[in-house]
Amino acid sequence: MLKYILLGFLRLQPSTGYDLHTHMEASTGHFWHAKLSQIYTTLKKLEAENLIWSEVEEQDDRPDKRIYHITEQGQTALENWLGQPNTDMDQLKSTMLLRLFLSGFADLESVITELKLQKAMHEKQLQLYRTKSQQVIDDASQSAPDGDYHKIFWDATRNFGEHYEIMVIAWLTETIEMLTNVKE
Amino acid sequence: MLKYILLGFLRLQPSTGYDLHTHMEASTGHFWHAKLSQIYTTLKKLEAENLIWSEVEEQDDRPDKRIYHITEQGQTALENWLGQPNTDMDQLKSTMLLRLFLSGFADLESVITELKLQKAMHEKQLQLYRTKSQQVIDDASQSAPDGDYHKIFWDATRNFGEHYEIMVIAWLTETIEMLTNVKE
DNA sequence: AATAGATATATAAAAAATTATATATAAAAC
DNA sequence: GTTTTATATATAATTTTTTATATATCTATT
Repeated sequence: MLKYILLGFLRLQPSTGYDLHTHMEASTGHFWHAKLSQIYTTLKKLEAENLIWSEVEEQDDRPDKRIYHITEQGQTALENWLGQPNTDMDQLKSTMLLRLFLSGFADLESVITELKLQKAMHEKQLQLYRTKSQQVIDDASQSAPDGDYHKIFWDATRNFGEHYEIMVIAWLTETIEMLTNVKE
Repeated sequence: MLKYILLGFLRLQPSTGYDLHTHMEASTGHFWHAKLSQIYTTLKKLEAENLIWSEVEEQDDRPDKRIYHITEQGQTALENWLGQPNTDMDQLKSTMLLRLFLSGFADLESVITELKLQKAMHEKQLQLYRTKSQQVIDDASQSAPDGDYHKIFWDATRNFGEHYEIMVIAWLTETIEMLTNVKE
């Protein structure tokens, strides 16, 4: 799947592995993340499949850059993948919920403390969606080709993040209160 | 992480790999899932670490059962893990959002169709949380030791699922409407 | 009567993802 | 002045997860 994110970014502009990682952190990070090491190995595979090609830009002050470009085959692969409908529902993997599920074997006080910490982190994340993430999308849509059209979709994913955080905070508030009542 | 779910279930009652998979599908499936093959291999590892032990129950009509039991070391490992606080925020991985993010390169009509399909699936899932998932928890809490205490936490995770589906459906409704307006 | 689904375990192979390691320098922060 | 952060790539090793394969029988459905 990472494959298609990389193709998508490279469709907008040629980039280095390092760039792609930075872009992912800033924009897709909240629904798809990858480590630099995984990005570099995936780029090698994509190049072997002729979906992308690369050139080296020599630099004096920094390590040389390897700049990747999408090929026609790469563009076709991306469009084909988007063309065939996804009939699967996303599956969550949540350590927070897993730990809560098992919390009958834990100390109630520390369960509540952990949920409060989670709440604080999610409140911070919500603020980020409303400020930084919005700014990243606004900037990117101004510089990318057809940026104003892409922006519609980028905004929609950012909006999901905002909805998600609001929901998680509400659920955490409710759950913390419920557990506090159990304690007494 | 699967390790701890398995320890958690085995703490409640000795079970086969097949049983554990069935329990996971029914109760933790919405925030943590695993294939049977992964469960069998993880059980082998846990046994090698002396966190669980097993006995074979011979059966005439069906293949013999291997029944796993938690050891004292296993109980300690579970409690230690729950005791040390989790300071990470869960990270989503969503194919739906990934595809939407890239939808500037796709056909708008098929994007809308796909989101409508997603909405139908999530509506179905919401119904399941309100009926089947609730029933599974009610039943399990009546048969498990200290079931009524564990139920508090199991209910909380089910409740998250319900909140999540309501949020996703609201966001999908909003997004489908927005994209329909773009189309016209 | 035939087929599908549930019961039951297990391994091999492949893919995906994480962690660790190595190297090097400029700029910014403290 | 020293440390951290950012820039930049790459591989090795490990862990996690998925997919495929093999085997065997009972029960329920069509």
